[in-house]
Amino acid sequence: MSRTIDKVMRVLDLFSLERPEWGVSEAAKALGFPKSTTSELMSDLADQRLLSRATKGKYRLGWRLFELSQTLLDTTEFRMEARRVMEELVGCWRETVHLAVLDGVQAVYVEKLQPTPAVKIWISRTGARLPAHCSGVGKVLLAHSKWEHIAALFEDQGMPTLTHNTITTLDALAEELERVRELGYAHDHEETLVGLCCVAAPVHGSGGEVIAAVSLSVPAYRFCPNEDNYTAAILDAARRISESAGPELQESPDYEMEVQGT
Amino acid sequence: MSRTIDKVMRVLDLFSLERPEWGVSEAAKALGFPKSTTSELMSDLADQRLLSRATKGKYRLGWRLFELSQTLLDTTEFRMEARRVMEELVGCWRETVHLAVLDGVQAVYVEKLQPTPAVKIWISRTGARLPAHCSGVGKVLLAHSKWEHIAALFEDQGMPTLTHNTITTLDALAEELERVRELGYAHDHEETLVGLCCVAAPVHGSGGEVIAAVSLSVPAYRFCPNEDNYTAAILDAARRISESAGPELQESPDYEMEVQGT
DNA sequence: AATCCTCGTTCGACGATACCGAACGTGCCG
DNA sequence: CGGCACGTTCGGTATCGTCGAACGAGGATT
Repeated sequence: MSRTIDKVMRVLDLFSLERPEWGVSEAAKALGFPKSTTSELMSDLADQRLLSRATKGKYRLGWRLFELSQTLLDTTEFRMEARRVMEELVGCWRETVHLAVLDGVQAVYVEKLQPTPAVKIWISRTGARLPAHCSGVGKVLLAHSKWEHIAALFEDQGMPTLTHNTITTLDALAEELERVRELGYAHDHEETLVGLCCVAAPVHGSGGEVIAAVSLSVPAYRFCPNEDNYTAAILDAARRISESAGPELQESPDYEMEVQGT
Repeated sequence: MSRTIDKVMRVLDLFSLERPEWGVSEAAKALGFPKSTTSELMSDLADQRLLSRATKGKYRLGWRLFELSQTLLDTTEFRMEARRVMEELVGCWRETVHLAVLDGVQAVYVEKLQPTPAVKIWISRTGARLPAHCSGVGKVLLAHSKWEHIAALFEDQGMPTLTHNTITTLDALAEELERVRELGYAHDHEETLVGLCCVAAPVHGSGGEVIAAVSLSVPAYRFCPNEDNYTAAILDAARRISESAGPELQESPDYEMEVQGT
């Protein structure tokens, strides 16, 4: 594996909500790199606009990341329809709704809609990444992936225990995923966070493969899957999102032009 | 400069709205790289989740880009308030409103709000990058940057001519930027696109420095800056966004303003 | 079913290039 | 004025990315 790319990612990963600005020396110390190497790295990254120079020798994340992310989002077909459906869900159930995709053995939250007034701020965040084995969306996504692949990754990275209900062994996970496949949806009974439950269902692409998952999150004390039919609602929502991706022949309208300086 | 980082960016830049998926051979041919090099490069990028493996050996942009972009956005303080103010602007004027930041000599559109029903799809797009010398937001941002710096960049990259009104010489640009500084706002008379005008104003950070620009775009046939007071509206909007970022006092005369050399 | 083509990946020796300690210039504080 | 911490520059060295060739897996055509 390329050592340079690895270092680049180590550097970019430094930048967080809590610490959005880094100087060269701070970064070098945090990463254990020599100061000169770090300086050249960060300077190169700034030249490529992956970093931007802030005041007083500090660096921030650069806007090219935003550009790249935006083309990623704009070429993710199901996102527009998903958002519409999710808004309906929130309006109807007054609970938090998530949309996530699988990335390795982690679920990346692509969209998160909360009712107003927001009941609470969960640990999830748009753009956040959580272990997939302990959330509704995560289990749905894992259930439709190659088992050998994800098993190997979990062996490597371990399975973090977030609550007393979190699945902690590969055997238990295999069993649970089998159940998820049979049912067609997944429940999360306080496996991510104590007090939080959810129902999640798979979103299918035009080829029938699972490309994302939607979920409805409900506080545990209010979670009655047998009385309320969250499950039917989320399954219907997932189906509707899938159908928008289904009619294969949607040709994207030609954009006028893309002007970029050279 | 690091050759590896350069190659990485060349690869990532391949992915666009028109062509969101690339195979190794296609990419190698497009970039002029050997197939093996490209394969290892893309494989490494996929390991780092900057790319993701799609079906049939194709690659797509990876979700780590989205994560990084999201932490960038979430640490961009003025964005929330900017969005609120922009929504008001759109509601009031029924025209398209832009928010942009400067990146080199290009303006990156951070946010774009259109009235419903949308009048037209402009060449701008959230996440897009346009030469700064030919747009309202761009000129505002350039006007408050170090002249030597941007002059050098323009010398390097040239000044693309988009319309018959586009500024094409450094001298004319210097003059225009001086006027923008004096007035406190910028007009764009069909300099980006024939038929499109706009008024743009600077957003100040807590330190008084210009961190972004907002603009109101109006079709040329409807653009009457002397009758309607777009200008007052956009200046007021920019001021309100600035205030949310800086409860600190911002001195109006910026005495360390740079004077243009050659 | 067999053949051919194209794809993505692997391999290993080579040579470009990223690496790092030391030195430099700068701005800040005492 | 002098000390300190910062970001940057420099050049020799060894690492690590590079690239042609070979490999194995699919698809399509015959």
